[in-house]
Amino acid sequence: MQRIITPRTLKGFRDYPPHVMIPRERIMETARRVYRSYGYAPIDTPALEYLEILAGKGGEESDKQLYQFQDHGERWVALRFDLTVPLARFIAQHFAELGTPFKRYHLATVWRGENTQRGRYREFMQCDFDTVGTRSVEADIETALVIHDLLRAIGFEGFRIYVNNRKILNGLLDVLGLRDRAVPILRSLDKSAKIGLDGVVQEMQAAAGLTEAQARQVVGLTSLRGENAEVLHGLEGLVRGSPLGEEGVAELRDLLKAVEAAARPECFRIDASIARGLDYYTGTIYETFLDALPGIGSVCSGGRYDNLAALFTRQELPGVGASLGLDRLLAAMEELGMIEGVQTPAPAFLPYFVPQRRNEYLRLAAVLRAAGLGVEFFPEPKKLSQQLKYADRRGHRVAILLGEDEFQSGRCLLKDLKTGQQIEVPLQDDAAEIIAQLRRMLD
RNA sequence: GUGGCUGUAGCUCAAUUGGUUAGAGUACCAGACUGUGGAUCUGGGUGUUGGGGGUUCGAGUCCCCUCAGCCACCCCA
Repeated sequence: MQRIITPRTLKGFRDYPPHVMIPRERIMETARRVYRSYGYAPIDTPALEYLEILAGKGGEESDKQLYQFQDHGERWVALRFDLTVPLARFIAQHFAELGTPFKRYHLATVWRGENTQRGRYREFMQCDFDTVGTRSVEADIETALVIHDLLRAIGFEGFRIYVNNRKILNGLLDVLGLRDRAVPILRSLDKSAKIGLDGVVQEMQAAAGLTEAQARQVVGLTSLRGENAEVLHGLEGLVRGSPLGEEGVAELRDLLKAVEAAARPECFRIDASIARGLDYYTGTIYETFLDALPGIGSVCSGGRYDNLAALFTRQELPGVGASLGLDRLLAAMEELGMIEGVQTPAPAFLPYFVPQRRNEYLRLAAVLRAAGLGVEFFPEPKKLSQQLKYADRRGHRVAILLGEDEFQSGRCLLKDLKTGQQIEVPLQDDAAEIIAQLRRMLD
């Protein structure tokens, strides 16, 4: 007897059975389609990079989460932690052939050795898109529009894209003489939704060494609420005297005017309290929340950065982009009942009942597939009741009933597996009528 | 990484404060209804009680370690 190895998966790593993978792939396909519609081109990079490429890019915290080890050639290597650092390396390496602006999307798995929690894993998928090599606000605008189109294409109506601009925050900090403590201050500010404004004030004193008065001034920025125009007006007053801050407000105003013209205006809101954890953002920042499930956090976030590839090249590469949080979004859709438990990607099912007619079944299935219809042909001529039971459980929507009687009379039956209704359709060489009826039933 | 909670068939849970072959519903598989699924009926337990070790005459119940899940911190998608 051979010893049985317990089948198991590592902490934070998951299997994806069909009913999980089907909606997952659907969202990925939607993301690719939307990105492509704006001209973003696909790239891929290796999962494994030299450690020195990936280490030290996101602070000590992310270094601790980096999966790193020596390979068989004793090189120090690491699994990619995100798709942004590999993008920087990629562009620095291939800059000459790419030309700018360079727009790319990248859907790929990344790894982080952090502690797990619901919706947080050690292996997960990121769906990034970025425009590199331009400082123009038009690229910021387009980024917001992509997020908007993407959520709508996935099937969301109620969502808010919160926008902000790091220049406003930094400008205010300049005015207050606190710019050198920007990082801990922003980190505290980012928590305002969770710990409240008083909590933020306290944490700023503790973590960044501000006086209470200074903290109150910073927080004042984020207490601005209301219509975008009012908030802009308020921000303008707060950053007066800081050229950087004024520039940030002007950019934000310009961006909002543009997106409100090109997309649904109610989807965009200014929120001066969002800061994003990452240090490298320098301009526009985006976070997206679902109206129905704000508690789940941002499902699509990003921002503008000034110098993406500074570590890899002297060439200055400003850019802007965002990333769809696929796993978080799927968790939300699951909770909102937006995912049907289908276990088959093929809507039509063709039971196999007359063995002598096998090749005719195969031919019909081929014609339907050529017309773009997904058809599963059952591999054994088992009893019809068992085949229909199988089709029902898998979630097929229509069964094409075709037995000896139908072959004789030149007709087949299309059975809707949800309602049980069936219609009679003529069998033709080009299956034109079957195709038309199937399309109608699957709409 | 730190702290806390949890862990019994695929799923939801039982098992008299340690007592002998671990049960139920549901799901699943096979069949009844010989060309119509979701219903009903019949049959099947499918489990190293997450894993390992210890205490004990005896452990699903107690102790230790480990693995995994959840929650908080941290950070973030």
